Amino acid sequence: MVQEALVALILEKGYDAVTVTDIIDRADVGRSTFYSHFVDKQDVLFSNLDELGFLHLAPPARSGELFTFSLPMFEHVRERWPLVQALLGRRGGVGLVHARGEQLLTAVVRDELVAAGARVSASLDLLVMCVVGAFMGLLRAWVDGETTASPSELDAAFRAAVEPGVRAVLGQE
Amino acid sequence: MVQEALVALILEKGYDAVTVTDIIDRADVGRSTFYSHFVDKQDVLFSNLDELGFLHLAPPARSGELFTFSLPMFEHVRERWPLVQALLGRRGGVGLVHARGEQLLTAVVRDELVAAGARVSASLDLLVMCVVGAFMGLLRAWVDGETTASPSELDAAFRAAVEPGVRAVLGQE
DNA sequence: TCCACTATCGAACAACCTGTTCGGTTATGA
DNA sequence: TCATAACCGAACAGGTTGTTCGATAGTGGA
Repeated sequence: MVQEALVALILEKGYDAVTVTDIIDRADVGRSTFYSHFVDKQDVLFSNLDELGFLHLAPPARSGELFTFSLPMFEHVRERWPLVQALLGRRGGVGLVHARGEQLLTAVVRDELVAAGARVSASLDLLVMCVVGAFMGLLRAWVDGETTASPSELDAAFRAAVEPGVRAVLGQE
Repeated sequence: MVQEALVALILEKGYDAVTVTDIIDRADVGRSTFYSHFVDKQDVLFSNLDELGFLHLAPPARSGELFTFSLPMFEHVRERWPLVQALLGRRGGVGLVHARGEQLLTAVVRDELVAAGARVSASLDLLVMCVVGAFMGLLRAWVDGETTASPSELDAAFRAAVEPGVRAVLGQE
């Protein structure tokens, strides 16, 4: 109830404007009960994030194919639309959740590129940052309603933008 | 004095933890004086952002060359390092400033691609989101100290990641 | 059924932060 | 010299946070 209340309130007022009093009022929960389960407003946000399982999508690392996480992740997001909107959108607790998402995705992308033969180096890290940035940017714009594209269209756009560059870098090694 | 105080405090405690009382204390300014010049804590943040002039870099649109904004912007950022760190870094007022930066950059990139012959369409917008995301991701990671690369190395990494994909899309039209 | 245990409630509280008001003080500049 | 503007800081009301505490309601085993 508390988690759902926070999501609803974020979508109405934005994360910053939501107070603990708002949450317990909406969730119909006593104040002391709230603080016996959660440390913070932020704690509720993160409990939602954990439940979402942003990293349930470890890529099976097929031969030759890059960025296998992309399409499944877009589809997973569509299934949990309001929740992701509250977590990742501009009205949400942007900084923190976005940071956590970037962190998880960075590890996935980096492993994938290394598996594809990339040499571990500082310039690989820069490449990974670009790829992750492109994906997160697309995702953020999507949940904020800046595009109405489907998951497969988003996946195609993501691949079209970054795959040629990545393959060119991989080819040089 | 107020602007500098906010920047210093953000780098120490993070934007959220900074209070107006902290700012006026650090800046040695009376409370009423603060509120006669600024509406908000956020107002101070934005006044800093305006002063930085994030969009002073309208590209001269040379023939054939893409993303002319990239290198000058990385260099500009290096000249105002602590300020940009406070504005754009994870400790800063991430959501708002990052959003404003994305917005400005989106217009720049979109115009550049259209000038280079891209057809205006929904898929162009998706491409622009990827390019902007990659650039902002790189910038954010840089100011947060996740890489020690130089502006020209960052520029090279950005171009290597996205230019092949963009040119491939442009070539199809 | 009885009882111990646990979860919940809600009122009250201190501490803090915000944004405003107001009377007094200081600087500016014509 | 003096009118104007800027500044100061104390005080204030209103709101938020996180804690405490005694009372109430539900749970599961003996």
